[in-house]
Amino acid sequence: MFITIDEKDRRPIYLQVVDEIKTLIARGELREGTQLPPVRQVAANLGVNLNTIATAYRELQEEGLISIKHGAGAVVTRSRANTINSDDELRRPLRGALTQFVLAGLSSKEILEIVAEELKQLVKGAN
Amino acid sequence: MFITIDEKDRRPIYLQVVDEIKTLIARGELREGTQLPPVRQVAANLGVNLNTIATAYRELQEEGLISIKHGAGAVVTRSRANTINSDDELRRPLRGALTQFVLAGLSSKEILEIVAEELKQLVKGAN
Amino acid sequence: MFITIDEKDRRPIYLQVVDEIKTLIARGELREGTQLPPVRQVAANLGVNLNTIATAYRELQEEGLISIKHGAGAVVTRSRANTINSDDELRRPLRGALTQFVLAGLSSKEILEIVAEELKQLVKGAN
Amino acid sequence: MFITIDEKDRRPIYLQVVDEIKTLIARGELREGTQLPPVRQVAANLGVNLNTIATAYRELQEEGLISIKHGAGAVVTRSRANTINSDDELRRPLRGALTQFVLAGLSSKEILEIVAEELKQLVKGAN
DNA sequence: GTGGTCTAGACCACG
DNA sequence: GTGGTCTAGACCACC
Repeated sequence: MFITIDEKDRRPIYLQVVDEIKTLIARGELREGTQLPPVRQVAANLGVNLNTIATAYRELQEEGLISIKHGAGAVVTRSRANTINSDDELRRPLRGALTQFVLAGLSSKEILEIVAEELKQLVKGAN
Repeated sequence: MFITIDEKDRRPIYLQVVDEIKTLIARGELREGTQLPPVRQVAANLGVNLNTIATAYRELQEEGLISIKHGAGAVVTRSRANTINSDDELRRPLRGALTQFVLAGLSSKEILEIVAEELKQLVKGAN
Repeated sequence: MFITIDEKDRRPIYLQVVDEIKTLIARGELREGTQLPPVRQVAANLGVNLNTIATAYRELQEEGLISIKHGAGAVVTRSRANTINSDDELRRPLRGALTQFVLAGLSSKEILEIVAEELKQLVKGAN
Repeated sequence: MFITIDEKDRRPIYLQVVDEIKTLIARGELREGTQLPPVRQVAANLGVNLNTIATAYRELQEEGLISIKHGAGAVVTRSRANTINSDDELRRPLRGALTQFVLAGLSSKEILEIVAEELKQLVKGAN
């Protein structure tokens, strides 16, 4: 399982890890029932503190994506969900992201092509 | 100029303000040369600290979207076309937003429709 | 003897087992002198680690509710009347439970009715 | 605002703090809109680490009882709630607490008296 | 061996 | 001055 963190990214590391794992689940690379690597192992791989990864795992558990069992590791509990958020909670970040592209001067057509491309990348090889 | 902040939104207030103004610029509601309202006025309207709005304006200036002149207020300096955003800096938030939709169980087709809809909303009435 | 564990329950499994057995004793379904099923059998039934059940039994022994004899299994040694629990140790969890009901907006009268109901359920068929 | 932690209590400190504050809210001693003391101040008072209290506050926020604003402290957002848990999530701890009393040999009548007493203590002076 | 909690202390972000 | 994040490392609880 490949996770990378970006020094230049201003988001906290634990959130980067959360998002990376979310993406892996969304892409189907981490399926329901898959065991996640131990907190300590991920921390060592990324060269960050144990607690940072523990925080990320906890967040994923709170969102219902994984299940952590004390002493028995963490397991993916959902590959594609249905319990989530209000529509608006989903759309706000999308609107923000699209705004950036508009500001960059891209046309709607160009933006839609980029979205399609990213989306294809995201669901590649998924069920 | 209507700006609103969302209590439930976990992002810092100043970033919410930044994004709202960006959206207004992207939509063409704030055009090049337009004077932004004084920091104090915006702060009073939203009921937030003066520094919060000042930080937002500073951020917008650093991104090159507005120009702040001491004693003369802030002016929009660009309506479109960005300079700094690397391709990846632009795409990362998009990827994050799309991931949430995929996790929510929506099909690529459905997601693209939502994106098209949001995009239409965003450029409506723009130049 | 029916024991179940709840995946969603955040308490450790061994404590869930302890509490279930305590309830069975309190309800009189497990009487003094009754042989408890072997650790291995319970573990197999619940699909959990052997040590988890062993820990539960050990805890029950420390509280004086059962007696574990090497090679001879575990036996219930008491149906009622405790020794260790200080008054405060007993009341703290009660207070916590009641707090939740108050926070949920229930009136004292409603809460007392629920308590009476649960209590009736608990001692039903006991000696 | 008086909070105390109990060395002998086996629950983690941050949970003790959470429960104490919940009780204060349930009793009406902390009302909606009340500002909570700064994390650092509580930590200093109790002689524990800053992070321990921060974790407690975060937990309270996740349960919707308080609202934390970065740089602006924490505020109680609910005095008596209605959004909470499933009925079973509420009753399970109650059942556990009552079981202990039954095991201690108390009669239903005695237990009900204790519950009434605790409840009276809990809502004393509340609206 | 796994995750959970806590500490002491640093540095950053926010209002 | 407020809370947020992170580190390094200890010790405990659980399976």
